[in-house]
Amino acid sequence: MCPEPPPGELPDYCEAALPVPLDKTFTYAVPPGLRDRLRTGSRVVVPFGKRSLTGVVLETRAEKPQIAVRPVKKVLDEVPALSAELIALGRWVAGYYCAPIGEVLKSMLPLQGQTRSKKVVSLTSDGQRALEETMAPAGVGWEVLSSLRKGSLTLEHLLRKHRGSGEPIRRLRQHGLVAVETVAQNRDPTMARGVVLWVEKLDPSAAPATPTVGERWLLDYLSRNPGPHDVRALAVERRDAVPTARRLAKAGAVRLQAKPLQRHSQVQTARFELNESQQAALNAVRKAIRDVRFETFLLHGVTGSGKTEVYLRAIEEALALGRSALFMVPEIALTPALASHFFGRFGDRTAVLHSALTPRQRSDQWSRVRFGHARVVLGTRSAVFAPLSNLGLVIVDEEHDGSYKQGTSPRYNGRDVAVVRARAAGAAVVVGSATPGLETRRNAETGKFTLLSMPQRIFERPLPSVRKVDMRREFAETGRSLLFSRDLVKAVRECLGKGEQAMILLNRRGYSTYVLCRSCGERVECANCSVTLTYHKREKQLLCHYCDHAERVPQRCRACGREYLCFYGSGSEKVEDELRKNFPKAKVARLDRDTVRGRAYYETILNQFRNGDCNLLVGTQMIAKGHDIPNVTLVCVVDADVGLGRPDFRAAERTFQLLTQVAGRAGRGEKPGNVLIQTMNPDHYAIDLSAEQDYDAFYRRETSFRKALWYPPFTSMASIVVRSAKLAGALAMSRDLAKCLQPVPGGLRLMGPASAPMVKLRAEYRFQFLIKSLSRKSVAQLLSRARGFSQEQGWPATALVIDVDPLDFN
DNA sequence: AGCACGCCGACT
DNA sequence: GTCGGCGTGCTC
Repeated sequence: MCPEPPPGELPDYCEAALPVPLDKTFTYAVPPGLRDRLRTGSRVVVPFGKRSLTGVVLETRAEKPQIAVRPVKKVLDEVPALSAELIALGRWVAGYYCAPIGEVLKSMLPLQGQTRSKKVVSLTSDGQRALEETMAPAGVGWEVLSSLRKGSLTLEHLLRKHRGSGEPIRRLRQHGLVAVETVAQNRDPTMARGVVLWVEKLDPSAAPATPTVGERWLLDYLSRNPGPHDVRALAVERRDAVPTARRLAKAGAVRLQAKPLQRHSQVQTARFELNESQQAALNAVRKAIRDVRFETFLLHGVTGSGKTEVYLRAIEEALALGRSALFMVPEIALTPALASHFFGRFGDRTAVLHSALTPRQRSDQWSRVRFGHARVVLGTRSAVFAPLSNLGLVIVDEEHDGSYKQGTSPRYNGRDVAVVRARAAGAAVVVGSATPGLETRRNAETGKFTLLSMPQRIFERPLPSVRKVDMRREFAETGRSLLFSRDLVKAVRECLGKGEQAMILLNRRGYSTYVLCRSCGERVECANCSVTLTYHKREKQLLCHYCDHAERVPQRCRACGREYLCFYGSGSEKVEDELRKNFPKAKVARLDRDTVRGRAYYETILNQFRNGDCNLLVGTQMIAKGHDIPNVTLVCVVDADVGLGRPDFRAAERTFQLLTQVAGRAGRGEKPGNVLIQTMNPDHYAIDLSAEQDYDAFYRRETSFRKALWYPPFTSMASIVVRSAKLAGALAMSRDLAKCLQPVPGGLRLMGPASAPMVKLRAEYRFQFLIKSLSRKSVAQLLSRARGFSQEQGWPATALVIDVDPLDFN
């Protein structure tokens, strides 16, 4: 992988990519002492202006550069952190998504917690003298100097010790009394943990008489799975596995030691017979893995068709052939329960990577993958960069999910990067969904992907029966405009009467959508963004869903001063209240961003529902994501039209996906499911065809519209947003950029500059260009023209936001 | 992005 | 008079 450089030709200089938004690499001298340890792909600590940064070596060479260079301070990895394969992938991401290479590489590494360098404050000789002669200014500055008498301290420590000492320290520094140095953190936890700790059951009789929950769990696990295990892998299951193992080792109940991997047979978890289409899909994927062939499959299986079992067996195949496997899921779908499932199947060969891990956990998991102890990675978007070697299979579950696209730079799509990575590695890819994104389905149509269909639910269970409720007619007949139709109330009552459970979807957070003055028509808007604020009843606050700005509910209208403020529109919080009113005996739980504060809560609420501690679950799209609760026989959509009015060409697609996915939660057990969709647009094709559960018809209808209007999947798209805190600045920049982008190459359409759908977001004014083109290449050319222009003009790096294959337009 | 240097209003 | 605002310029 990284051949030893021949002696005498050790690199004198290296090119390093640094985590700064500058689209270039930087040259450093390699001091003789570091030459034998520095490789392409190694992380290095380098001086950069007044700071020191951790970067990645992209190249080494012997020729002296034209400019003066500074030396590398430190080499962090002898075994390069990034393989040549991953560096190449990083380069591709940087190029395709117009992101600085340093930023891309940073997001590929589990460095977040460790990149930080500490600032150390120390007395200068002047400071020393000032202290002795009591010449220094009194107050906080003096206290800081006194603290430093015994020696240097970190800035962090000083700031904590002396409140409000930031300015005084700056002043002391200006006057030359103290020096502030940036020191790279010395410890490198990733490398320090190159050793794997193995735990093995030793002497059951030595177990504590009254084991703690953690001890009980570990001992049970070791009994069920004889042989040595990687403790850090188990720490994913139980946070305290490592200290627990240490305790038990002391007592003599287990053996804990560093030793090499010893494969052991897996205990098989319960598995069921595959049906015909599952078997056919599995066979196709298996064949590609065996042939060591890059091939992408679209596994299009209806909700409840048993896609997961196909994935798991395909992974088994890859492992059996000595290859590794990557399983990607959307953010919210990666729960402890899913991790346990993988654990049951693949034991400690599993690594779990997601954003909620602590830096230490992340680093542990990453190292286990890098050094080959984990051969199966379960993770979210960024797991696509997991340092697996000999990759044989990549699975992207719920591939249509928008969370595969990163919302900040580098704005990559994990699903698409997965395909690129697999192509380079000669691996098979399976992207799966009940409602494939149009781009993906189109790829299957053109033959780029191989289509595998699973049109039936497992065990021959029927798809739920779906009924639309026309809310216009409901109004005409009742003369009232209520949240729930008579049909909905009746259906829920019957469902509860049978002791079954129901899910109620309203894809909008909060209690009331906006607050309006009946007197003058003024709406209460966010101070930083061009949106109305949402009323949250429990918090007694108006919240902005974009910038988290919160304010008290005003008593009077800010414009006219009168007290006629009224609340309009309904969100999930109100649905919860209304359900309680309508069904006083029911136990209601709510699942949305406001009740879920972290993965654990999500899991807790879902478990309550699964156990039957509550029987009505209301929520936003969160409740639609692939969980399986057998007793749910009814799903109601309060307002299917939410989202249809959005200024986004994917509005219909999103609505279709959401309705189909949520409908799929019903009838997953023995009892068949019913779905009720309330809408004002029962004839809209997205609603109508999701009620029919006819994906193919939707696909045909939607593609014809996309084709006519030059939208993906028939064109490549990119968006350029120009932003500035000042309206005039943003306008001027977008006008200048517009000139630079003309003339537009043939086969390409440029729209804009126009106000972005949200002109103001987080206190910045934003103007947008949209590019649609038949050729990917001409998009890239136009984007690089824009980037060049921005650089020429000396615009700040943040002024231009380029989004390739955008999913969110805002 | 940080982090410096550098030129204009409100406090001792 | 200083202190401190953030405009603009650079980082191998």
